[in-house]
Amino acid sequence: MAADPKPHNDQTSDMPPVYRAAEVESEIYEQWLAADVFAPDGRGSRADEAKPPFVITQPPPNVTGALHIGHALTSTVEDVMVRRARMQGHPTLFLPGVDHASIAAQFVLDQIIATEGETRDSLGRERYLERMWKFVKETRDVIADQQRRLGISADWGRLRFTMDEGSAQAVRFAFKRLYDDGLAYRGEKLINWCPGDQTSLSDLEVIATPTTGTLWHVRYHFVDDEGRPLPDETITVATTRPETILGDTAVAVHPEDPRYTAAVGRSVLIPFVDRVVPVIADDVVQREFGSGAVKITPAHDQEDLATGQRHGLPIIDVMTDDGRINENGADLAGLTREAARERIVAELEARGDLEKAVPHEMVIGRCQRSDDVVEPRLKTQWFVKTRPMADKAMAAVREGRTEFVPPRFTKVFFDWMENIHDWNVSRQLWWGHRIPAWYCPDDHVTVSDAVDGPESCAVCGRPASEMRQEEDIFDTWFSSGLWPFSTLGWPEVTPDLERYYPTSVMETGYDIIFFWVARMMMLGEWLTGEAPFRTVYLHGMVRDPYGGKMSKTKGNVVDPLSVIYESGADALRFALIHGSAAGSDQRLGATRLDGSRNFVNKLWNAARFVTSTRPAELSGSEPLGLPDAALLGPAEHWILDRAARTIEEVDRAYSEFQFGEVARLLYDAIWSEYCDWYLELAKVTLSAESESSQRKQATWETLVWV
RNA sequence: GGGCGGUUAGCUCAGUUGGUCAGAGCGUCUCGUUUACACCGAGAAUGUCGGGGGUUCGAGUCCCUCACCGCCCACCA
Repeated sequence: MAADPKPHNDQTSDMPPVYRAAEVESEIYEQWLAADVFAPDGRGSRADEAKPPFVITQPPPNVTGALHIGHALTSTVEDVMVRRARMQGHPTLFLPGVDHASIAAQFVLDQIIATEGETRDSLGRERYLERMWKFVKETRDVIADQQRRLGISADWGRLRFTMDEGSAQAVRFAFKRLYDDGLAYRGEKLINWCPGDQTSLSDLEVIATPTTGTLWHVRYHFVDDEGRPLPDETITVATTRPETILGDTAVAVHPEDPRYTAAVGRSVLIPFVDRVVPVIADDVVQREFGSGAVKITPAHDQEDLATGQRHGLPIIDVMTDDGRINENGADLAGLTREAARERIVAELEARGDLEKAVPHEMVIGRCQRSDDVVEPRLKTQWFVKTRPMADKAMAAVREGRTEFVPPRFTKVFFDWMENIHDWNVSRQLWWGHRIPAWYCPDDHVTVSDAVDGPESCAVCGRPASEMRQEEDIFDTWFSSGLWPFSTLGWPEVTPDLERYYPTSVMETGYDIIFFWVARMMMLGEWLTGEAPFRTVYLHGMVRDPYGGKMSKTKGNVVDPLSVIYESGADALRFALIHGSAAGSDQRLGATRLDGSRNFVNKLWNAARFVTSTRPAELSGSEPLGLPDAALLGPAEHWILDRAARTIEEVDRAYSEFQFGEVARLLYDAIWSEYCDWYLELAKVTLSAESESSQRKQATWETLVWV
């Protein structure tokens, strides 16, 4: 001892006491890539081909988005499952991807070209899309690279993009199939229109927003036989949207309302547009609401449209695509919706036709992206009939072919599926998959899944040269809905599709069950005849330490890239996993990240201790097995027993998708048992001169083994 | 209007078949550093497990009810 007071510390120089994660991690990641261990069929794969494959298709992040904490969580949870399966010898495919995010990407590009003095219209469709491709080719690499910084073990050779040719082919083929099956149809319906983005939206993209509005009670004048308004004979209607008065084509009352029996059959004059419309009786009218009489505007309200159709009323659209009053609004044409409302209310008041205005609690629909008030408008669009597909998707869950983790989301899923409406898949945007429908001069529809479109009209046989393709593109979620199989080569029956489909786990956030999970299940069941995944694991949202939503404007975001730079991907990943429970939100802040970083440092130092105390008798790098049982002392028996139990508990937690519990078990076992107790006990043995070298060796081997 | 989740130590939370489950991390207090790690170690304090009722030999753990917080869904002017 005197000669060498620190006999075991002569190898520490290459492992500094404070772990420098950023350097070590990138080096190791490069080694993994070089060894080609991520792909199931890679050079370095040790997959046991006899075992069933384990497959996760990654939820593709938006091509234009920077990596945020939600991506870090989703990727980490996926990687945890993937690495475990791989270590257990399953042929394991973790297929990464990027989503083209049509409306979000256009939003970003519009801002960029604005700085170049251009607009969407000044460029035109073709040049705009060229510009978009140039842009996304850059950002696509950025987002994929950021994913790699997280350390996920995805098969980068199979990286897919929802706008690549494989995806395009799948989209065309899927749509043709749905069309041939009678599930895709073109029709004129009242759809959700966002005047800001100037496109239609699906019901899901409309956010119901509670608002205190106003209920205006407006007097409409009855007319005489000549159609002239009678100054003293009026009927009062209640409306929250006076600007739609311009499109009124009737006033409705309840057939059994004694107040209005005399009014039914008479006519009233619609102000501003001087249109004479009938007073009709219909039992949709609720007598106790407002004045008991309601204006009917079929072009701008779902209920009114139905009423109008029952009574054969005309449909008068009074709005333009950008939310102004159109030529049907007489003098008010050209005004914005808001300005028109103000003018109308003021004018009515001036005329003495505004009976009263009372505050009214109501719910208005706003655009998920732009926050504009969504306008119900009558438009011709493409729809997908969802009922038959929803029934199949529900059957998959009932039959246990797909299960939700946590199970309570099963009910959420069923509630939505049971009340599902047809899906408007048309978007009046440019960036995305253009709907593969062609129209001949007679407006015959031909849907084609060929790359170059149809050769001739399917109805009248006119040549393709006389046909024009649909201008609209698909809702982004249409191509995303094909993701679990389009990425594997579908509709071609590729070896990948045969081997890796259906996939094992779809891991994603509970916030996109309807947007995405439900669509994948419907399309997967219908198009491939199989449920696209066995398990849907839903993670929660990552919130700030006070439970608030993380947002750039609030400045409370945890930027995964800076955490990785400062503390390492492992620290970030461990913090996220440690705090995660299926379906539950978690709060993340500096405290939890510090704790996680400390744990990683603890691991580093334990390894540093172990490598530095390697007994001189052991040389070379041969893999070590369990030490000879005869040489073990009580401490060794204890820690080996604890390790075995921890493994059991971890296995159980894994099988129940309790990843947070797994992290906690490992944390406690490593820190409180291995480091705090066994390592300290081992020091005594290793440094005691009275101990035999065999004992020292066994002790050290125990350290390594555990 | 319907549905779901939450309410456990000062803070954030774990506690999934009812019986060493009253716990962890952070924070606080005391002590400790030629020791793998101060991004550390040893030790300490703090809880009527939201309120009330019930089932049971026994309940954070099951049932009923109330309160508050949060989320999702919803075409009624």
